[in-house]
Amino acid sequence: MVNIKMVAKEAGVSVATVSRVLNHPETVSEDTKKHVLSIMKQLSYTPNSLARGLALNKSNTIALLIPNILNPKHMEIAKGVEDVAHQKKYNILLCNTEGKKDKEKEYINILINRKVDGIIFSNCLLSDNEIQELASQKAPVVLIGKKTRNDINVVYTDYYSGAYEATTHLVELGYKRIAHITGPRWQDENIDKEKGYEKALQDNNLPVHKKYIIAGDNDINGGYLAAKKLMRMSEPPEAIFAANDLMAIATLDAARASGFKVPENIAVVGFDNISMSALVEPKLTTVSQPIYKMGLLAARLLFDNIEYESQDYVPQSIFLQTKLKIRESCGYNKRVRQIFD
Amino acid sequence: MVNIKMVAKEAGVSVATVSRVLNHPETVSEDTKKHVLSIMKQLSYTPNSLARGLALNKSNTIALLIPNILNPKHMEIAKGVEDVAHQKKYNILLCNTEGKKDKEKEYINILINRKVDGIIFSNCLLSDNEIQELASQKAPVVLIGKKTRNDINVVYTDYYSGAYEATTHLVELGYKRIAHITGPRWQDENIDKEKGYEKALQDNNLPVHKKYIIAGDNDINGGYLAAKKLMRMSEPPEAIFAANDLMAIATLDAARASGFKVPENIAVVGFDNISMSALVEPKLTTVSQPIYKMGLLAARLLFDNIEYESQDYVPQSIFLQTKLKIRESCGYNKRVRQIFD
DNA sequence: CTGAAAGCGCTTACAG
DNA sequence: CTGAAAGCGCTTACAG
Repeated sequence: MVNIKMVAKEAGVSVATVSRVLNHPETVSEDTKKHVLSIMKQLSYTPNSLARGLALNKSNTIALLIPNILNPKHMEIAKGVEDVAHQKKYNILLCNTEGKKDKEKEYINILINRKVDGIIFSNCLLSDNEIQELASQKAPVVLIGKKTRNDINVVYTDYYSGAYEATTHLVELGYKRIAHITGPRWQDENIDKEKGYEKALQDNNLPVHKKYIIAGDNDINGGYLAAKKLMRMSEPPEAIFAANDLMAIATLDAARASGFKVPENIAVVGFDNISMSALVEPKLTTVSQPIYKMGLLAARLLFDNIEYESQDYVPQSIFLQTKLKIRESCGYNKRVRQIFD
Repeated sequence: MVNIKMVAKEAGVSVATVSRVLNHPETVSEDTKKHVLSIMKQLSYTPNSLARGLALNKSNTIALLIPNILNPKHMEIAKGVEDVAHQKKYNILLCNTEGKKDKEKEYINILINRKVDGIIFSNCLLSDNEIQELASQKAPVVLIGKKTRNDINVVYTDYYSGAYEATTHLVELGYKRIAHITGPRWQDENIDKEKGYEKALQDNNLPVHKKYIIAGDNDINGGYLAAKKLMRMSEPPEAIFAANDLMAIATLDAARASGFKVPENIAVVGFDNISMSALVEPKLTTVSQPIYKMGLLAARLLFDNIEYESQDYVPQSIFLQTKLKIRESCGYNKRVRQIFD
């Protein structure tokens, strides 16, 4: 492997000069710059990132921590992150935490040792204080998920009101027994969703039955099982609000397996609006978040933080609107027609 | 940040000794080992990976290059890779090439500068020679996709026979006008699939109509458009074999939009068996590959290569069986019943 | 505008 | 079993 020394020797200059043509080209004369550049090309020299990182104490790497690599939501986020990282000449370390705090912490330690320049968490497991400590002492951080404090970068949507809106939509369509399949409780946003769901019921004078609130773990399998359980009840719900699309799609399948037609026998709303939700049958009505954009914005925020003179950087919260995307799984059209007929 | 020097000083030993307790603990006495370890803990010292990487010329990092981060297939592969990498204490650099050779090459250069210890390509864009050069001179490589030569690690399935089987299945169900939505031609496996499709038609004395072979680009949008085009024909096909599940699922949706019922008016087979294919309606019949396992095996192969004394390492090809997973989208049950009635 | 030299934080061959 | 020292390949403050 050719290194900076060889280039310097071959070009008849010092290594300092070679380094400068790469890092501060404006400080070296046109002639030597051109000459050194040509030698580099001739030897096909490329600098060793590890050495550079050691000298500069930075790695041109950011990390993305996600709880489930198999959830398309997180991959849409990842795409947003990758799009800006690549443009900024940064690389991404992908860390699948599996929703385990231990694994997340283990990753964080590794990442710090690796001198990552920043970390994006999609659904962070750490406590507020832990994140704050990490962000203030180790590396810039941005969170995707629920906002919990002002001094940490975050991009989020309003999970509470999204859930409220979804539930209200079901109520307005005339459904009374409305169930909720929840995501894991360690994600604050799921607690918000549950609260929004309950509030919507209460505001409409509908009872909140604990038996209709079932944990689904945010994945296909969990969603399927929860939906099955719901539909096997002696008095099954008329509608289900699932905390994410993966579980909502699994619910569609569980309904088929249980002999329920959607939306005729049971209505289903999801959350996220992953691209698959527009392809299933019936097409899923869901609370849409601009997922890709959230990844994009999170990355921009992170680079903003990285590039800023560290002393008086001001953390930002970016709030994005949630929007109910009405498709077919709640029987909107049919019901409305019914009302007007 | 506390470094090795501080630990050495505090422990009253040389930095060499500190380094040894971490890297060659067997060479240092029990007493000093214990003492140094306790000092490390006390100062919460963790070694700088960049410095270590520079000294050792390795980074404890592998790279995963994929053409489309939004295709669940690649994420199932990524999960397999992550599962073994994490256990081996390696990190993963995620590189989304978008199917662009330029971007892939750019990434490769960066990865080499970063001293990645190995690279896994899912559907590599490089030519055989380029890969061979990379693998022999720069870093261990393993490919996931079509096998093209023996001197490069690869894990693959038989795309040709998988396609042949899928198409034959359609023929056996009585379909005559069978179309094929292809993936991008730069992926050799797609050419194999097309060949398998054509051969199956020929072996059954069915004509191969070029108009029934349409490019779908392996993504949802491309698949949807291709399927639409097919169904708008004056003489639309009776069955469609899509080169991957994403396009097959999009085809299901296109059929709905075009007023075709699946499988009554048109049958659909996919390829991959991503988890979503068992959830859609109708459930997708597809050529199943053990995707997760392919990621797992690819990673194991890579670490085998990394750990092996480089001189006489022997590249391996791992071949996995493909299997037709019959579900509902081809009308298997109905047709069979019809035959027996 | 350029070079000599120190420094980034590690590892390991060598000597004892 | 342990330490002094060289080396990994860069960057940059300092001096000229």
